[in-house]
Amino acid sequence: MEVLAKCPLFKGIDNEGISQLLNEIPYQIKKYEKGHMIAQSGEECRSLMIMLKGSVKGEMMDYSGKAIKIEDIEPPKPLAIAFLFGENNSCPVNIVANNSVEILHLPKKSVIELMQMSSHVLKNIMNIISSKTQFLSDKIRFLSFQTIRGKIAHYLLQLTGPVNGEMILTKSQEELANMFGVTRPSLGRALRDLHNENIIEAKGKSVKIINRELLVKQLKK
Amino acid sequence: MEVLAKCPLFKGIDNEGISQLLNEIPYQIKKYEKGHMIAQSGEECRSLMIMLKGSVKGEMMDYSGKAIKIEDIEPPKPLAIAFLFGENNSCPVNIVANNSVEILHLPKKSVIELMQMSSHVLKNIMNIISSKTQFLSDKIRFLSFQTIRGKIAHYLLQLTGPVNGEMILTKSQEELANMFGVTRPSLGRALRDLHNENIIEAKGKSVKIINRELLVKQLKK
DNA sequence: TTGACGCTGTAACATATGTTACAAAATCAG
DNA sequence: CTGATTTTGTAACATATGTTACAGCGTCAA
Repeated sequence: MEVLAKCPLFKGIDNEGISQLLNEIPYQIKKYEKGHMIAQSGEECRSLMIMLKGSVKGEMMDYSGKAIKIEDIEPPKPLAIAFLFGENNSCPVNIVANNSVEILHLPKKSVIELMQMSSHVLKNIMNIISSKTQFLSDKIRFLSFQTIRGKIAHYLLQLTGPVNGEMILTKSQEELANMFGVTRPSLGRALRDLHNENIIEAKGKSVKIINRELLVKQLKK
Repeated sequence: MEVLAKCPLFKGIDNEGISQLLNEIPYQIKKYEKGHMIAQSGEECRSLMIMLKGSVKGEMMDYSGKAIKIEDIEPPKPLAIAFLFGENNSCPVNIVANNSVEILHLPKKSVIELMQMSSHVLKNIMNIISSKTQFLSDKIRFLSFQTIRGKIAHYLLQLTGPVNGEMILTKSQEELANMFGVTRPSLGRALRDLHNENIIEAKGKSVKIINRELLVKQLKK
């Protein structure tokens, strides 16, 4: 259970403290296989889940059933914490196992008890939910403003920081396109255009920023 | 201060209880004129704000400086509560006074004290932040999936519930277009198209759903 | 090696939306 | 009522993105 010490929920508490807390409340550990849908969009959230092993993805459905991936979640991060409470505590995304997964389930009631028992947990949960909100806000900015070129620019600049070196994309064009909410050919075309305009050098999964200044300008469109 | 009793932050606490809580902690009430920017995107959030009078809007800037409105907030709702905590507690939106506004400011420290003093406040804050997260999730769904026709359909269906009557839009096309993140002529064209296809009957601010079934189908595109 | 498979590159075409501009209609202040 | 101002209707055109289809290319397992 050492992974729990790294979980942001228990930040600032030592292993012994965590054990003491968990002794006082009920919890469950469940295992899921790759592809299993752990929570379904619209379902009520009844427990806080903490990733122990493996990785899951959160994805949203549009009305026609097409999914777009929102994010990957890996240990020791908590899941669905922001949807436990609230007027309508239903999960807004599908959560699907990317591979073999182990998850700790804490019933909502236990979570409330934890917050009352430990001011550390209280502050940590506040931090986690707030960060989540900010993540979503960023996502909104990302989705609402930008062209494909802008999204690529945003993504590459964020990835590299201030350095200009070559980088190898770890995601396929298909995955990137999903993240951006665009189609694969459109993404490919945009990459090619940027390449032809000598703003980046893209070949396969390798991408290099040639003209950082012009790339930044893409953000404005 | 009776408005505070209606504030979700103090739900379940009577007037006397609220007075007692507020006696123990420092707070400020500030007034702002129409158009005043109360908080600026990127600024650190230092205090929780509760609307007492008037209304404000939250808007986001894109990189080119164009703003889109995210939401209006009116008394007795709290403001920026979800951005007080978190790793990077900077405000993601501009908050601008729609008219003459009075706002109660509670410093972050006071908020933490409040949560420790009152389990009601604790639960209320959890609920508020969670609802906020869900609001943003919905916004993401709204922004990431839909065409203009889809957004119109979503908006109209949400507005009317299951009834088919005529309704008068309270927002101008300009405002709606901003909400949707599209341009005014494009919105107008989409409305006209839907009208010509006998799905809705739109004339000025009056809109009537003619063929609900076909309108629902627009969501799928 | 070879064939299957998945990823990438790309093209032709369809469509949705933005841009700009202006006229018609509605609203409002005096 | 009247003129000014805001809102709406609309058109022509530019652009971005989606759709569909297929060819090339690497990789991996048999």
